[in-house]
Amino acid sequence: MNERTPPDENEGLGTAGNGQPPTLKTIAFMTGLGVTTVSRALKDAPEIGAETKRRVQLVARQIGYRPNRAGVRLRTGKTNVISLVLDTEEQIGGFVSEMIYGISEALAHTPYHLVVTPYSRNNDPLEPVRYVVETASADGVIISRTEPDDKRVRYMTERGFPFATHGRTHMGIEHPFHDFDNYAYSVEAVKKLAGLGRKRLALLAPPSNLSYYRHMRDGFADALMEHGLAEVPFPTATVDHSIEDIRAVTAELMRRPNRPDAFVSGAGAGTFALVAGVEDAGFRLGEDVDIVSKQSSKLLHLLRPQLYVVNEDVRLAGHELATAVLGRIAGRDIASLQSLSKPSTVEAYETSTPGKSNG
Amino acid sequence: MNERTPPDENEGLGTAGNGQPPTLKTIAFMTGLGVTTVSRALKDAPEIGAETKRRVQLVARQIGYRPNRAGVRLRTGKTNVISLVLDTEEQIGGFVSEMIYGISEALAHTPYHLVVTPYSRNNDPLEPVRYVVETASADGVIISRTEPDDKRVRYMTERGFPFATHGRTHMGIEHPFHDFDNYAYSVEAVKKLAGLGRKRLALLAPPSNLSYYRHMRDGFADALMEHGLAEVPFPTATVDHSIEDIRAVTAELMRRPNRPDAFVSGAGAGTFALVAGVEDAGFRLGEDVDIVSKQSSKLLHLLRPQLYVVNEDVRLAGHELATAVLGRIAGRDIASLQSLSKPSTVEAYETSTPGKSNG
DNA sequence: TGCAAGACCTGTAACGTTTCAGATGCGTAT
DNA sequence: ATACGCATCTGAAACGTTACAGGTCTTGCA
Repeated sequence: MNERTPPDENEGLGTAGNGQPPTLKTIAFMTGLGVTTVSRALKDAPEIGAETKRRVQLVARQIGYRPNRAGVRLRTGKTNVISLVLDTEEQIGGFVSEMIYGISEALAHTPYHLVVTPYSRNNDPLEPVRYVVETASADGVIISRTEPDDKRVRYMTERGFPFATHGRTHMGIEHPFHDFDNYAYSVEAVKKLAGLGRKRLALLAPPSNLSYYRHMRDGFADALMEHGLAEVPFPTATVDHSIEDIRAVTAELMRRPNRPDAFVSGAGAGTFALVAGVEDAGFRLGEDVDIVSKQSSKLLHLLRPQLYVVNEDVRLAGHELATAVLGRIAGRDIASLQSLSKPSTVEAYETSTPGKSNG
Repeated sequence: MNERTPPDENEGLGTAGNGQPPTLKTIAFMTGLGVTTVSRALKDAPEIGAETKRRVQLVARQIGYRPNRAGVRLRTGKTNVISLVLDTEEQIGGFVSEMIYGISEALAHTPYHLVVTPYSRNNDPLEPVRYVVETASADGVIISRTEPDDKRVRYMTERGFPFATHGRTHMGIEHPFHDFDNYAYSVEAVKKLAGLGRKRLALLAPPSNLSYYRHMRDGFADALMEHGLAEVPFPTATVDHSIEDIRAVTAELMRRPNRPDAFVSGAGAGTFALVAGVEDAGFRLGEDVDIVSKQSSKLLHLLRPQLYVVNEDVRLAGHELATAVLGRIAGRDIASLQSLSKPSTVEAYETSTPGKSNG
């Protein structure tokens, strides 16, 4: 009695050059089934006959059916979106590109899209997060520039909103994260410099409000202690400062009587400025001063083989973070969604070109 | 007779901590109007009384109403999304971050979201574009790595889908674009090198399938001609090659009898490798060889002040591209959505630190 | 034979929005 | 008075999806 009504204007195959993209209604018409049945068949519901399921799925595949995102989202509230919240004042250095590629990689074979939600460091960092949560414009959020006591983490946790952080917190809240082990990094860095006979080290640290400031600082301090070395305070520069600032401040530091004979640097771009500043003051890398630096792009060695570098794989971080939010959305155990990436060993240029010695 | 029905579960203010976010229904209930009227009042429709409009808009603002994106999208097909189609094999160098920030900036005070749609250079570049267009998952697309005869441009043009390209095409199709004037760049670069007395120039070019390969090459060739200089062929390296490859190939080139005495480089990261390669072969920058390079991050001068650089503002490019797609979506004239960014003058380190001379 | 249980399928309603085709009421020209 | 035009407002329908509450038919068992 209830004749199937063909979707208006839509005569049949979705593949053949007809108008609108196929919907459940299209498939329902083609198979002679009800829309509900088709919907359920496509998600392998147990109350649909095996044969019917196969038939529906075959047709759907043939005509290239894709669920309409707006329909799903309106009905279920599920957006199939992950939001990456980004600071647009971010220092130059390509960090973000790699992160995005890593996330994309992890999202590639899921229905998830990646949307970038920017904010300016000068405004409230909570704002973009609140926007996403309030408007339910994503199913999960990835944030960076994590602080030890992070408002955003508290906010999302309180509301049960899935998220993952790049960097850890210290506020008694368990949540998914990925972090680079900056403690281990600076321990290794100091160890390397100690081995080179350096005595007076300075640290180009992250801004002190970020979590990894503590980690990097603690590693630095502990290792100094262990090796009996001294720290030359260098508080006026952080990896967030502009290239020009770091350069100028470094040069100034180097002109003081109590200048350092080595640096540990928390960021690749900062290291460029560090090197320039050291040289501005008339000192030579590898002779007067040694520097160990983290880097995410592998450019440092090209122009200063005397540098010691540790590579941070930001693409991997992106991948891990995306996997973690997805896991959280799927309701997986938080503990399984936390990962810490150990630094590679300190690389000297000499590893690939033996023959030069330093000391 | 027809009593307004309060939105279920939703007692009133959206601001006060109640459950769901406010919808048109919420406002309709609060104002005693119909949903239709509210919808129209919010978009300043002429058939709504002035007083009513003010009332509705006041209430909407007070309770923090935001149109539900899924609702709008389902009804109208408008997604309020711009898709940035990205090549995930992109060479290191931070290009993409800046581009994204520029786009975000332009999108900030619009209802548009930015979604990143990645693809691998190894797969069909048309695929992600086709996906977006077929599933109507965005209102507009931004593509880069534009080719002279670009399948994606043809595809979207044929379907009347709004887009903007980073780079121009040469296929008889007018479309919005933003481009850096790479012709002018290499002309300026060659001119600089000619002025320095260089005679035998090599070009680290883009891959030959991309549009700006032609531009950069033509500028290079024309300027060589004008200044009576020779080109040393350097076809085995492009800015797309890996750092290691460029470095090795450059070193090899420099060891040949007919080595160049200058380079023009099409990319900042490539220049790092170029410099390293030149030096690997035992030559010195500023003495045996001069290099003019484009850069988007300003790191080159820090470690090689002898370099000559031209800055390419990629953030600006992002801004322009976003503005262009939005303009296209708004139906604006194509001619007004095309922009070409002139290169800055060639900068030497010496401009800021006078006293050193080179010759 | 009767009936409950299951297997399989179905229509309706709802998510929030906008478009369509009116409805209502009022002032004015006839 | 009647008709008309105008200003202002209105409900119903539709976009594509899924949850809900059945419907129908077959099968098994008392």
